[in-house]
Amino acid sequence: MVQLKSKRSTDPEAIAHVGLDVLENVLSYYIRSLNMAVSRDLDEKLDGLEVAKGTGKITTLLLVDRHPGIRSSVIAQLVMRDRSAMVRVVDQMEEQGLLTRRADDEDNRAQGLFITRKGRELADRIRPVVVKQSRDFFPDLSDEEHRTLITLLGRTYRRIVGLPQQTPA
Amino acid sequence: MVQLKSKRSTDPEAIAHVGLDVLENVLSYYIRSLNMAVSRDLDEKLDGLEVAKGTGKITTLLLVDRHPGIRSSVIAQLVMRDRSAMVRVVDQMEEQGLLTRRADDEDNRAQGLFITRKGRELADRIRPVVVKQSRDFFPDLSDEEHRTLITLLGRTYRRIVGLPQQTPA
DNA sequence: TATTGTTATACTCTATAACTATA
DNA sequence: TATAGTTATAGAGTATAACAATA
Repeated sequence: MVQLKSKRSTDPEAIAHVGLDVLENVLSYYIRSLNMAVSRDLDEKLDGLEVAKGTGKITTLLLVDRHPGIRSSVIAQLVMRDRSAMVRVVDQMEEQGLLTRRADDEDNRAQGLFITRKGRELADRIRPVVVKQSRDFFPDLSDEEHRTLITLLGRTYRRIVGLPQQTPA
Repeated sequence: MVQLKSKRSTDPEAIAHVGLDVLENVLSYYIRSLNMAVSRDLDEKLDGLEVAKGTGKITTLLLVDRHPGIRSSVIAQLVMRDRSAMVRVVDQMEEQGLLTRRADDEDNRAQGLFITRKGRELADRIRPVVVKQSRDFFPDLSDEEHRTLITLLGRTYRRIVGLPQQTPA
């Protein structure tokens, strides 16, 4: 069961009758709050795995593994960071031996990212962890409700980052 | 229309065919990503309003307005921070004249938070902004889909922070 | 002149532990 | 001894602008 991290929470009675004011019906409030909780939980589940803290590293690892030669600017757009923020992520992951940079043949300004053997092994290892963590974090959702959330939030995500909408099967 | 903040994004063609690997079906990925986008957008909408950056301040302001004498530890639990993180928020807001601390009559260790006139005015001003921003951020959701998201994410949120589940009307 | 990647910097947030004062 | 609030600090994330090399 997912739990608050703090050792002891306040008396349940003290909090039971607190209303959230207008935030009760503000979707972004839940997204912002759950983000903190789910991120902390994921960090715990990935503890020691050379990837933790921030969506950037996991996404980068999986995307580079899936798309050899992908540019960091493309990843930046998908994880909603700017290019300068990506540099540090790639620097760090390159130092860790998870991926390598190689100049693009056609455009010498650009460079592609490539996974290493170590990086691929790590990717294979974290994939099931990431999937399971996310599902386990929402035990009070049915499979159908879980799918619904992914569909609806995914729709907004894709629009914002510029990915094409998924065509219903 | 909500847009990416970066000046220019990469060629749409370069990104259109990028698959997200397993993250495609990972709910926490969308929550973590959308959190960044929706938080940035909210900051812009609240620009200059003495409240911005982080869920903490807005939630604190609205909760103190709604529940005079509420303790910071209760707010901490609702916004998923620890007490030490709350201190800075309350410090700052007290300096800004938005709220005041007053020792609890019954338990001198504890202290209640109370809104000021200035704080109440600000609360009244930001409420519609926060509600509108959140709805506007998801233009591709129908009202029903929007309600569904709030219901489902709210359920998980309430469990995690220890609020009672809402009884279906 | 525009773009890719990089560097530098300042700022904020987060996490942890230890401290105080009351109970 | 346990709790409410506080302080201090180290680490990580974020945002911005300016830069070099290439197109």
